[in-house]
Amino acid sequence: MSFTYTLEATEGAARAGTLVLPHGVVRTPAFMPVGTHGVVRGLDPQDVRDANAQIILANTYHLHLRPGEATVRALGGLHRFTTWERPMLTDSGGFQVFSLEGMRTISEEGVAFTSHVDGSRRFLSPERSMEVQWTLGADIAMVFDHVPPGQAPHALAREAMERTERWLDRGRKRHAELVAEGLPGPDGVPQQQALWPIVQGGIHDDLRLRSLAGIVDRGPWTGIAVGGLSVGESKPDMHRVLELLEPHLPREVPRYLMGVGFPEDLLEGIARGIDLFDCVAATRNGRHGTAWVTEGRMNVKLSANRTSDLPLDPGCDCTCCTRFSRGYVRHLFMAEDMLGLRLVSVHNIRFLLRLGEQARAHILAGTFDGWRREWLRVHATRRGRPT
RNA sequence: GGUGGGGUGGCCGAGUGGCUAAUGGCAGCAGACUGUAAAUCUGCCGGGCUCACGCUCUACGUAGGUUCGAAUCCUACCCCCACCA
Repeated sequence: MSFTYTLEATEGAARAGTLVLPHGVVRTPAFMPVGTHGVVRGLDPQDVRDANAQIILANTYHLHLRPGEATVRALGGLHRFTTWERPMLTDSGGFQVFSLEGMRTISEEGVAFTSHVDGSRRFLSPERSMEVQWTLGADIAMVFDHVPPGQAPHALAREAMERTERWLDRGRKRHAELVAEGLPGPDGVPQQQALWPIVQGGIHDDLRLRSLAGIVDRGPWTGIAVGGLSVGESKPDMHRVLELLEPHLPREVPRYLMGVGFPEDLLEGIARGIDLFDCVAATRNGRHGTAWVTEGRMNVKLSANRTSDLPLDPGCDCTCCTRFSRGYVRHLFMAEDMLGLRLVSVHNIRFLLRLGEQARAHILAGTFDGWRREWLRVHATRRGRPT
């Protein structure tokens, strides 16, 4: 039965569970690599499988612009198009309301964007986002939301939160219609797709609680996301919001913290009851030459790595670390060969994926909290430098 | 041997009397990056002291000279390139 979530163990607020989706099972807590354009940037889907990713993201706005959802559907839908046969989730385009500020105009009806691809005018509404996502065909669709900046004052955060709530009603209605109409998948089986709502409210406790209450009232859902974090607010604010929401989030569905995070954020989020994460940092930092390692982070291009025969992270089991030396990976960056970008990206997503796997094992064993504290202590020790 | 051109910071290359420790680019050295407009962006980059402002020393082939002042003008020398013999 798709979209069921089974909670297997808890330790404090931390949870271990299993989410069943049309294209496979996701064991949580878990990190979901971001593949905005239907590709985890720079990586072969096989790389992503080898890293043991269970589910990846794609982006509604970007795929709508290029190649267009109709094209994706003509080629069999997102899974067949990309050859990624495991679960997928599409973000709604709500984040682009935030990231493309200056190229868009928000109204009650929706958001008018100026395409960065060709300058054309594009319009995304809660309904349109649902239609595009349904056509793309991911396992999970996200509701179209209004993401304000992290430091948004109460009035703006409130406006965005209330608009997100109204858009939730419109999006949910349209999604239900689409599901009722039905759409045969590439193998003839009717397409199944969950819709998850997003809690907004910025760093304002009253708004966060109201947002969540509004979502819970409209339930039940098969998953709930927390959005609008890691967009410029402080870490203490992010942690406070998560702690505030945790007791009010339904226990029986997965909680997805959108756009987070760095390794330490994963552990801090898991400790505060989060089950799913996504973040571009793993691949972007990978392309920019920053590798996450046990002791912190390492700039691969550091001259100190020139003659190092060690792997990026001796404790890592990824394709990069089991095969290549720091000296060679550094050389690839200095020589500007694309293999370097790919290898460090692979390493970073494996690093986060493994972190999720380890956290899960510790929660199941009841040893998560001690492990997490020790892990964070070691990770903060120093910048990863060759020894 | 002759004629012409040229020698600038690790490299390439601007600059032709003061605003020049010297534009740019490359290389080098660091930093940033959180639901991807990003294989991107930012900073440093002659030596010494300074967190910094700043101070100071040494610098535009070499050696002299002109000038209040020279990478820039003059003289000699050394070296490089092109063409001619």
